[in-house]
Amino acid sequence: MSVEREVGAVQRMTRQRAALLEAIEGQGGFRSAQAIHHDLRARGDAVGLATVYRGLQALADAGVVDSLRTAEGESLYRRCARAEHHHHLVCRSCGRAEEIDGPSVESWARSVGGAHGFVDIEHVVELFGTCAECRARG
Amino acid sequence: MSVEREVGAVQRMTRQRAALLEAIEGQGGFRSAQAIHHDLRARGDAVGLATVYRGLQALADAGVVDSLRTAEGESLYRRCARAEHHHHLVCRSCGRAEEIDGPSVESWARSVGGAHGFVDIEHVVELFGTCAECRARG
DNA sequence: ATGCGTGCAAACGATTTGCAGCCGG
DNA sequence: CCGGCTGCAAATCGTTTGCACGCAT
Repeated sequence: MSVEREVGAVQRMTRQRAALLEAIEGQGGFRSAQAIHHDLRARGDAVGLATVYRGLQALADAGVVDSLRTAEGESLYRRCARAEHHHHLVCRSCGRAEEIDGPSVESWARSVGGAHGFVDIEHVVELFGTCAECRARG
Repeated sequence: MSVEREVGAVQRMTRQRAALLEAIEGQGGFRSAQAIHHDLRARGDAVGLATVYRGLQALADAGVVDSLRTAEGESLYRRCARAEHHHHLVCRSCGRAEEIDGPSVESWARSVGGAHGFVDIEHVVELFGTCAECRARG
């Protein structure tokens, strides 16, 4: 299933939308909207910053990309295979990310919440670290 | 050990600092800097917004208050007993919060990180839900 | 006295939005 | 053609910072 197939059905395919998708396809890890915008400009694809934000938001809603927020409050995006709930292990130096299943965390969250009488538990779990490659590179 | 004792040693005790501490002592759950600022003004203690931010930051550094960020990127603060690492279960409707130990999460984070070759693993774990009281109240 | 602490307003950085014109279907 | 899409700039929003003055020590 191509990205065009996933998104095209609901949205118009414009030059900028295509450029955005291509940029996202090409990147390995999580990047900020601003960084993606820079990439596009550098690559010669002139796209407005606002359009990048709007597009990213739409893609996130459509489940094509996954987004998370850094501790500093910046949003990061990344093409994401699965739509189901999962977490990430993000390299703080290169942005490379691994998708993680946290079955133990899921159950932990639910039981802790229940033990305190809380319901409708939502949880935010993100891991940050330095990947082997970046560690080696120094 | 009083708050004055904890903070006074390193910082000057001013009217606004005292007001801020009092406001924080009185509140049960996590509140935003802006909300705390409103409380102070409402109570008659005129304190600048910037001062509230600066004070909160200082208290957080001193380990007197605990801070966390909502999914929307807003910082919330709360008087916090223990300085050690722990997580929170926050009521999304009243801000009431329970401090949580996550031994299982700690080890899970470390092992997952290691399994992927990542080092210096940091983790962000926050739980949000609706507390029993708020659920009852509707 | 000294210089930390404060208030105010301007600065900021990320993100959003209003609006007139453009272009994909 | 028509309505969604875009660019640009102005507007938000939470938070930070520069500066001159005040007050705790």
